[in-house]
Amino acid sequence: MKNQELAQIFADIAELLEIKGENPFKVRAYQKVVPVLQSLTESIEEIYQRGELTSIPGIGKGIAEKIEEYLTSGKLKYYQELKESVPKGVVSLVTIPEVGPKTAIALYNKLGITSIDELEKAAREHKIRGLPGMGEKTEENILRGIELVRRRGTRMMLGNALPLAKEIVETLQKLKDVDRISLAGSLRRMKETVGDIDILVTSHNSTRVMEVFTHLPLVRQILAAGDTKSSVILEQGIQVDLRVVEPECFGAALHYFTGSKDHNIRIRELAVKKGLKVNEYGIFRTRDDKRIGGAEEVEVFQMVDLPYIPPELRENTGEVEVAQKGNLPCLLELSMIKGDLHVHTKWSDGLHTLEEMVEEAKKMGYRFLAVTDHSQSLKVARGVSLENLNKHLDEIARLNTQYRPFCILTGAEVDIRSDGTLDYPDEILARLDVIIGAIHTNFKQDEAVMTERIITAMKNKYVNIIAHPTGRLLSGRDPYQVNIEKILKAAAETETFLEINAYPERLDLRDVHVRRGKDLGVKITLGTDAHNKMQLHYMNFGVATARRGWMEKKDVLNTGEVEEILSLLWHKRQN
DNA sequence: GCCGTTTTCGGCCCGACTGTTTTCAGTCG
Repeated sequence: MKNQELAQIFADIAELLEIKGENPFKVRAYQKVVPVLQSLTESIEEIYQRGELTSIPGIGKGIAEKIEEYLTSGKLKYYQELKESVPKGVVSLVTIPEVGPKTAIALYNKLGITSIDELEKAAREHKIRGLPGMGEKTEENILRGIELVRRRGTRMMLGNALPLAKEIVETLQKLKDVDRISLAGSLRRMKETVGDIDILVTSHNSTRVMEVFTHLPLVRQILAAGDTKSSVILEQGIQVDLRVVEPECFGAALHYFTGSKDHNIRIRELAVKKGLKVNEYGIFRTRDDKRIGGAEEVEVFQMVDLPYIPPELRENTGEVEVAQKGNLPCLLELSMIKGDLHVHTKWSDGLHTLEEMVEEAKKMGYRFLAVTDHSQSLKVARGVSLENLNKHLDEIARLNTQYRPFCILTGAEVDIRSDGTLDYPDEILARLDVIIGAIHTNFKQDEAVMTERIITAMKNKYVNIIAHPTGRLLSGRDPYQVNIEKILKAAAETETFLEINAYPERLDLRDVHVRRGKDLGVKITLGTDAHNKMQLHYMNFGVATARRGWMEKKDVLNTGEVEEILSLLWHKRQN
């Protein structure tokens, strides 16, 4: 699949054209095609071979020719020439807040600046304030921007940001001055990482709300404190923006601040065609500027003849077109989850006993729990030896009697060895209900070997599930080199379920792969990988990833009753 | 560069804020 490569190339082209001061609408045309390519569920090669490139929205004659050139020759002359025409390093300047394409090229033309370090030096030596349109403040802002980029670095994981955001919302909600309140931004869309936390409020006393907000104990620094917008930095290093709007604007503002930007643009384009104007203050008739709605978010969609689109889908990756046809998925919900299919206990490296885990699961309203401790050779995680496995199974049998009708499924997270064989013999696997295959060692194999390793494991008829299929960690470990397309296809063919690991640092499979998997007929399981009982509550992050991957109840194994689940899992064993 | 029950040419999402300016360009979300 060259889809992602081409998406990156067109994103680069857009940036380069912008720096060169090209027609902004041409720039926009390249920008627009990026998410289209990223979210294509079919490989671009296949579409090209059918001669249907220009039937894809956003791809016309010009871009189709460039795609053809790249697919047939592996190169794109236009892109090469464009890169050569812009000095290396200038592109990096636009990563600094306050520095856009115009400023970047001016800094290069007038001062020869081609890196962030050179920019910092020039600012410190007060060489920037002499340039046209730039003064003392600009210089200060650039220095602050550089500092921010260096300090902030990365985005915050959803699993860390959401609890912080909820705490702030709960505090503000208690104020009698706060009427309605909601999270917005990428956090509301439940993206796996977020750049900041956006909160929206309606209030008749915004001064008071802002006062409380900017003086929350978690606040380290106040960036701005106005009547309609305040921004702070928390001790944890993340920025929080609070906006106060009038009640009649709440829905329009919520839609606006939830984004994504590309989704919003798409909606506004539709509005324009209907003679309407949508902004954060409401929905207006263009001809007389008369307000015709905006208090509720759903009105924004109704105005352009769409059904309500859940925030997790709002990425402009086809959700608007699918909504127009009335084919939006009926997304999975947390309440549909009847149990967890990946948990650890004291039998391997978990913190709590099996009994403690079961008690917590019962409290959560679950009907079952699959206990999947690590296998024998994973010594770092105190993998369960064959000898201990029997005792382990005895304990499960005893507890199953005690807790009936709650059901503890026997299982194991079995290591997939470097050659694709498993860390327990087949006769042991045959005795367990749920076998999760997973890679925990030898991550550095090349793509072909790693892909074959996982596919070999999937071909074992006892392997029901592949856990965290790409091995990535959001805190900083790249996925292993693996051909995800081949893995998805093999999963569908071998009746192997792929896991969405709900552990906030993993969220693996990730959203885009889940969605691709759905098109290929891959079935999904959700597992928290809980190593203590509180981590069972990570399930909502798994559900969020499933929703962002367009998953419905029927696509997810955990929504079934135990009998159904076992019959689906074991179907493979009968062949 | 894309696109079309207003159009194959002339449009292309919208507004706030900032800093530098005497009316606006650039950046951001």
